[in-house]
Amino acid sequence: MLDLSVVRTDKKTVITALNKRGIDASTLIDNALSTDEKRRGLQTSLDQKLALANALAKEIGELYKSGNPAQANQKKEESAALKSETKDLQTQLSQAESELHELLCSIPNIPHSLVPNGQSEDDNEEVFRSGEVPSLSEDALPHWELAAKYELINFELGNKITGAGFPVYTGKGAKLQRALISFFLDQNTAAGYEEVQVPHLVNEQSGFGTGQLPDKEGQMYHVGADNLYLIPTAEVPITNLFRNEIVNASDLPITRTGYTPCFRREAGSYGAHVRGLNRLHQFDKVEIVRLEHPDKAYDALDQMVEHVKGILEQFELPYRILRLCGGDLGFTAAMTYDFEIYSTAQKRWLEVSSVSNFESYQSTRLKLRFKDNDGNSKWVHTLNGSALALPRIMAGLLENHQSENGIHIPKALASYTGFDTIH
RNA sequence: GGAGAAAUGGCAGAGUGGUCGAAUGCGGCGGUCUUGAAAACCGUUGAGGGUCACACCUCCGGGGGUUCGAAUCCCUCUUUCUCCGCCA
Repeated sequence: MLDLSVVRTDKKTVITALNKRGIDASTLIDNALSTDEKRRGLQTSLDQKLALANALAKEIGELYKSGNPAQANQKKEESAALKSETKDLQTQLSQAESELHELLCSIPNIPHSLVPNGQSEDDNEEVFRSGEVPSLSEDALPHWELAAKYELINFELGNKITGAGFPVYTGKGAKLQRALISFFLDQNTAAGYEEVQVPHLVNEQSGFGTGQLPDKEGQMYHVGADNLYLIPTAEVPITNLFRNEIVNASDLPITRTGYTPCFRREAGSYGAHVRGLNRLHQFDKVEIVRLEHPDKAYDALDQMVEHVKGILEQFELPYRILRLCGGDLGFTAAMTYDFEIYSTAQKRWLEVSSVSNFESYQSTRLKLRFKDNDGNSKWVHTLNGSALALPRIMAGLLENHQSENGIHIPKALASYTGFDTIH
């Protein structure tokens, strides 16, 4: 959530920046500020009463010790009266606190100044493009047909055992999945990210910490009996590793990578765009997460973009990088770069990675701080990115590398798969 | 799943109703001494709210209660450990 002290000192700038998302946050922000003022007033009067009660209790103790119970009893009555007053104030205070909390949670992150204006994905800014779109023969197949032809993925079996959006990978398809996971993890660890294996179910606090709750409640699978959520991305468990921590400035940056399956309900999605691997309820992804000093967070974002580029280059696929416009930016992000590969058979771009800087938006929720050299604790900046998500990479590989002789596997990957062609 | 024990500062560990935000040790930081270091000695060292700054308030696993007063007593939840059962 937003750091209220920033909002307080620079209200106009915050409102203007939020305009980029196509929202007018001025009412929300005014409400938050006045609720905070109310909160502080209540806090002050409560504190004063508590100080009085503390002093009284001390006096009573001394009166007992000096053998003066009559006077002590009189003070006790005073104290009892104070108590009901503090109780009342206590209630009001916690009400104001939760009101403020709710208000702050309903305000999205402030877009960075470089984030372009715009309402939808059509307004995203292309910042980089690489590779040539291959010329495929007229009878080039989309990946779902290739997957059936070479028996790589069985969507019907997934339907049978679970439902739509839960594919079963078979034979070389399964091997290719495993190869991709290993390849990505090796690329990330070589770049300095420490590998972790984390739980695939998280509790409510974790969901709140990275911002999926309450904003995306309906997008996550929820295990009611235990009140746990299936993770929509490894970002959730990996970032929450550091919830409620105060790290040393010298420990930054902290970098992690992990593979997990990801579970998304994708409520309301339908049509040709969700065909095959394009959109799934369960898919595999390797994630990178970074905790950074605020001064270095945007350099880190650039480094992460370069890193993902470096991986993508090895797939011999045409791709582009977009800087998301305000309207397309996620609720918690201050700046996001999307990576898209071009699917020649589907004649459309497919998102394969999303790399974001959240600045302090997550760390304020996580209570993740670092101790600066001056001894003060400050909010850590968090970043993450997919490096990479598997299904659409798989789709791109199958579709763009198809020929009469089968599907060609890029050299970098062949040592992981053990084969360089799918026949 | 059953029985018992426990949860205190970065760590270890005292504290069973007021003098406790908390002894002591270790670690960290600053200093004295030293050519430098070690050792020794002295000082300092949790977080949040609040304030221009102080004052002040809150926090001893989470929540609730008893009491004028709770780390300490009661209830409840969670977690950890030991024993038994089950089990990849």
